[in-house]
Parts: sequence; C-alpha cells; structure tokens
Amino acid sequence: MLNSACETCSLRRKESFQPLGSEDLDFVSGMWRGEKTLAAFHSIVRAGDPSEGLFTLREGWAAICPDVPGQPLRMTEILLPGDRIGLGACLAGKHRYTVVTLTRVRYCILDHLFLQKLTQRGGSLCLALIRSLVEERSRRERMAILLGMGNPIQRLAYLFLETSMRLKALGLADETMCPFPLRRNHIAEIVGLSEVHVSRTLAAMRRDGLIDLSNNILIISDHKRLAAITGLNPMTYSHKQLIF
Amino acid sequence: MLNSACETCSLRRKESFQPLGSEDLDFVSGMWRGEKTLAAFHSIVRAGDPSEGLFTLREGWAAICPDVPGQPLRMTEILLPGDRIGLGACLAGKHRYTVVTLTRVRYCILDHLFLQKLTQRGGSLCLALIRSLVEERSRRERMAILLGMGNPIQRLAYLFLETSMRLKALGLADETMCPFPLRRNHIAEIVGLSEVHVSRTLAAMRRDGLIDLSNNILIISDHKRLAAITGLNPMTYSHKQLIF
DNA sequence: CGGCTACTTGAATACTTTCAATCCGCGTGG
DNA sequence: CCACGCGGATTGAAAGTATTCAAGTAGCCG
Repeated sequence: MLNSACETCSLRRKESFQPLGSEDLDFVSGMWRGEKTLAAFHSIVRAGDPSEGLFTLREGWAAICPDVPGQPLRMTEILLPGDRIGLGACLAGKHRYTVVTLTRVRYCILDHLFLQKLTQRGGSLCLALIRSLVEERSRRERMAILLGMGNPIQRLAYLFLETSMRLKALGLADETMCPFPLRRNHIAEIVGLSEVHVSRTLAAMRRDGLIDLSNNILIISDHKRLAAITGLNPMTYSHKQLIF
Repeated sequence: MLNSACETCSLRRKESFQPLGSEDLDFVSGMWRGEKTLAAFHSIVRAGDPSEGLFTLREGWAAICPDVPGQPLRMTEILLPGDRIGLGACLAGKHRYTVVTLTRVRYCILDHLFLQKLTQRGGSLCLALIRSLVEERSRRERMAILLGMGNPIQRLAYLFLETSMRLKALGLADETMCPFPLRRNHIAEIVGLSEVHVSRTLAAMRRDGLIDLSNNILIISDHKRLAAITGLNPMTYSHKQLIF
C-alpha cells in the first residue's frame, strides 16, 4: 500500500527524531508521493527548476550548491538523512539552489501542497518545522562565523565536529569515527579555502594528532581538543528533530 | 488602550509588509506586551539570558553577536526594522546570541507563548513566518558564500547591496542613498576582514566610483556595477514580509 | 603496465594582517 | 576663540598567510 513507507520508515524510528502522533503520521503519509534513488554526483534538483514537491533525504549525503551566475557550482552545505530539500522552492515556485548527491541517495517526495496544508493545519508538526528552521539558521550562522574569522584549522575543525555530531544523532557515527565521503575539493569549497591549502591543513591536523581523514573515513582522535579549537560550543542536537 | 500600538503601527502600513486580516491582527494585538526604546550601543538581549518573549525591531539598527566563549563579541548580522529577535530563545529557553543596538532603537514585545499559540492556530501567519525564516536562511547562505569565496570588494559590495535593498523595501532608502551607521570595525567583523583592510578597500571602491561611505551615509554611485561585482543576483524582496 | 584521478608537496607570487604613525572632525575647557 | 584631547579613519611598511602553478606520488581499474 502507498503509505506504508512512512509508517515503517527506518529513519523515523531513530531516537533523534520526534515521534509523530498517529494523526500527524496519517497526514504525512497522505501527502507522500513516492521515493527515488540516485547515484553519486548527480543533481537531485537544479537551480531554476520548478518545485516538484518537498523532498526529504533518507539515505546518503548530498550538498547544496547555490547558483552564482557565471561561476562554477560551489557547494556550501552538507545535507544528511532527515534534511529537507526544496522548502524554499515550495514557497518561491522554483529552486534557487542545485542539490547534488555526494553518495548514492534515497529521498522521499511529499506533495507540493504539503507546506500549505501543514500550516493550515497548525499544531505540533508546524512548530517542529519552525524549530527545525531556526536550528538550520543557527547552524548556518556558526559556519558563517568560522568563515569570517576562523583560521583554516578552526574552519575544518568545525566542519568535522558539526558533521560528526549530526551523524551521531542519526546513529551513523560513533564517538571517534564517521564516514566522510567528501573529496578535498569539496571540503575546500565548503570552508572557503583552496584545495591545496585544505590538503596542507589536514596534514598538519593529522601530524598534530587531531583528526585523520583518509579513505572517506574521518577519525577524530582528540574530540575535546577539536572542540576547544573551534571556539564554538559544540552544538547540542539534544532536541528531537522533525521528520516528514 | 493596550492594543492600539499594533493597529496603528506605522511599520505595518508599509508596502513591504503583508497586510493582516482583522482576526490575525486581533491575535497579534492580544499577545502584545509593550514596547521599549534603547540608546545606541546597548544590549537588547544577552547570550545566556532567559527568553522574555519575542521581540520585533520597530525603529533603528541592531546587530546579532553570537557568543563565542573566550572571544570578544563580534557582530555577524544586521537587524533592521521588522526583524525578529529571540525566536530561537523562545524555543530553546535562553538566548544564544547577544543583540546590540547600533542606533537608538524601539522594539515591541510579544508574549513568550506567542509562538506556541501561533502554531496551534496555524493559518497564513504561520506560513508567513516559515516563509520569512526560509528567506533569512537564504540571506545567511548568501553571506556565507561571499565570506567563503569573495574577495574584499565582493564582500563589501554584497553587504551594501543587500542592506540597501532591505532598507529600500522599508522605505528607508532611495535608489542611490541610505543611512549606514556602522563603523569600520563593525563592517570588518561582518565581512570577516581587518578594520584596516576594510578601510583600504572602501577607499578603493570610492576611487573606482562604486560607492561612497562617509558620515554614516552610504551613496551607491553605480548600482548596476555593484550588483555585477557581487556575482549574486540581487535578492528580490518582492514578496510581502511578515510582521508581528 | 599505462592511464586516470585524487592527493601531496615545493617554490614563487599575491594577498591580508599587524603595528605604528598620522590625520581629521568635533566637542570641551581654558 | 583657540588649543587640546579623543575616537574614528587612513596610510605605510613589515610580517604573516593563502593561493597558484607545477611537479611528483599513490592507488585503482582496465
């Protein structure tokens, strides 16, 4: 049956997601319009595309690449399972970002009227969405701080810390180790450095016993010191995230 | 009477704000808990303070300064009339940012339960809030792009363009001129450069006939070229903003 | 084994910051 | 009325940092 995907969703059972009441679950299930899988290094949506609904990443990594006319695509943000794609497009009609896959991904599609219906309805799902947006904004703010004032080590330290904590909340990483499928040039785009300098800085951090990134595996050797270096209190992903 | 402030609010009449139905207006008025004024260079809220409700800036300029332990406060974002303060704190219980005034300001206070009630209620106000949050996130993203990859001129060009357009939408600026009360060191903090380098870059932009910033007045001499330099399409503030 | 891609390293160049000195406008007090 | 002091802004020179270009290495797959 059509709706089973929502009720049996493995993501939804994770402890980092807020449990939905049965009414809410029915509502979300009713807006479910299918799911797709896509191989690594393809676009899920492209800047300029019309909105095709609200997507939720289920599996795999993706990245947001804002469209800067006349410039090659540059990724600025990592998307992990549970993250939404196309909320802005639902409101504006068309996508302002390209979203590319970094690994094989699977994502769900909700009706493009989902947001309208959700807000008409109101209730805790609506509050949860707002909470989640505020959280995202906060995350963006933190990265902006680091981009503005951090040295290369701080920028990378924050990226790794932030990402590993998000993964941990999803049960996709443990204390010291997590997958990290980004290439040096991707990392460079995100932290605003040249690829070469990222390489050098990673080498320095490895020598210093902070982290080790190789074979798409990130090992955080000294979590405490890494956190101290960023200067930002490690973000607490304590509250329950929303999942549609 | 208590509620008159909302109904006669001068901000609300501006064309950049979405008109509220009378029911919505009553709802907002009913949550209104007063307004305050504060001189320049004081804190509206401080990181760590408990939430005292949701504030809306009415007049004047302020800035968000994320709290980075062990570091001097650094402002990262400008707040203009219509912007909200303390949404995150309403959800998390306490403020994560300090907000300082850059000029004399006036702001309104809404009950700290406003957000809960609003989302229970649902409806177009709720959608408008989400729209507004998405918009803010998008603005943050743009600044992050510039911080990550822009040269000093691009960073400043974007800051000026962005700010002048926000002001224009508020009727507080015209095509070529707007108030700009930030000092060089404030600008430096926002764009992630040293004060000295901001100074040099501004001088270069002035010589180049792009802009002129002096006496707290920003003159945009060549709007088109400025927009071309940033690389980002000038953000369209065409949709109606929300105001509580 | 050759060719490909990702990554690393070195050296030269370009850019930013830092430090220090100076300038400018303005309000205050002699 | 003018000199002084102050904060903000500007400029120069030196030091520090990041980028670029180019060469070289490592691993992988055909």
